[in-house]
Amino acid sequence: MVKIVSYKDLVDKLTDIFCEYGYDGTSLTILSQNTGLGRASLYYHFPGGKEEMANAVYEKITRDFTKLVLSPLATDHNFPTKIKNMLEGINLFYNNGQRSCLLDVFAIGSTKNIFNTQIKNAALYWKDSLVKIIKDEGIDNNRAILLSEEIIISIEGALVFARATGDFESFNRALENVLLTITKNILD
Amino acid sequence: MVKIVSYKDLVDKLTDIFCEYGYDGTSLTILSQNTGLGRASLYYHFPGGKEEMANAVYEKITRDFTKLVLSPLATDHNFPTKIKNMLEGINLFYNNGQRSCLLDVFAIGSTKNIFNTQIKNAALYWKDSLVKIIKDEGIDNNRAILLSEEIIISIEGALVFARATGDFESFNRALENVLLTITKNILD
DNA sequence: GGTGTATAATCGAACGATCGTTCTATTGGT
DNA sequence: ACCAATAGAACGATCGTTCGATTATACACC
Repeated sequence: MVKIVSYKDLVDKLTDIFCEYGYDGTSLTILSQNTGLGRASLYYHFPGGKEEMANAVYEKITRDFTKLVLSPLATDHNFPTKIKNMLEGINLFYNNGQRSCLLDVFAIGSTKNIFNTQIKNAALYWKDSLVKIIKDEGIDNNRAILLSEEIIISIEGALVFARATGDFESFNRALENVLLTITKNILD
Repeated sequence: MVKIVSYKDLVDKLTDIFCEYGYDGTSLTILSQNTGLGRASLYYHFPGGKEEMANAVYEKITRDFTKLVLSPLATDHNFPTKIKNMLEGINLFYNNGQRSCLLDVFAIGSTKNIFNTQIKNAALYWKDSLVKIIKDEGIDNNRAILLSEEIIISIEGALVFARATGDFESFNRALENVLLTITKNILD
């Protein structure tokens, strides 16, 4: 186990823990044991307790997602480069498909009603960003929407499939397939 | 609320409850309140307690999935009919995309280690069934595998996207798009 | 058709264990 | 000597489970 020496390390570790056990399945005992910190020490860093820890994790993954996946779409690079950078960001964000639970953790159980609006907005913002740059390539609005949804659906579906089967190679294949679909539908 | 008058009604209700709260998020208090049965009455029907209830739910959705999604692929109908029936089964099984959590409930938290092998086998069996009937249409093995994965990925991804955005129309669109992709890649 | 009885099905109260949280005290660095 | 950071013990609440007892249902017998 990686030794925790900073606040960032701690949030990273909390992310792993919530990802493994889910929010409701993560107890303070589990958090204490897996971080190596006493229960009271966790409350020193997060006075709001378990909920504040989940918030910190959620904010962290939101920052990561924005930086790795969304921001490449808002650059001045040409279209294929934007898409390629986004897909690389996806691969980093989801750790080659092995970190597929990031969304589910907050979309299931007690945290559902807290985060569903934010998840919804993030998904729609991702979609809108794709629609925008696809339309810039001369594709009409309706086709751009369908294509954007298809891209996101393929990525999210690949995550589910990889986790269900344990076949994480399929995730990389699926990402390549997304790139292929895009170039076939847009650049030709 | 639908009155519970049979064992089947009870398992249906349990499915809804676990789906809404997740396994770890579902307490006996919640189960008692939402079914209208006292805690001890639940233990009368399921002596194994919460875990046996989850097992009953899992067996039920496995039966439903086999009947609605897998069995259409094993009939003597022609290829397009098999696919069409499977997609209709998907729509029924997932209730137009609004019951998207069925897998996640058992893939997250305490139940993960209990059910992950069964989920894996189900996913691989689904994929193999698709590979088989696609190869029967004269497609070579590698392409059949990729196409089968693409079909499952699109369906699962559409579920995730629909739940995240709350846009359940997108689920029907995605299913139609799957049918389109198949006919384009195989029947032409 | 009424009646007695076995058993199916229900219930709330209470159990020990664990939950998230707080308290008080101690450590370690500057 | 100050304060950030640690820790374990203990709190009330809730967890999943069990208990004892009550009600509903069904079927045999008169």
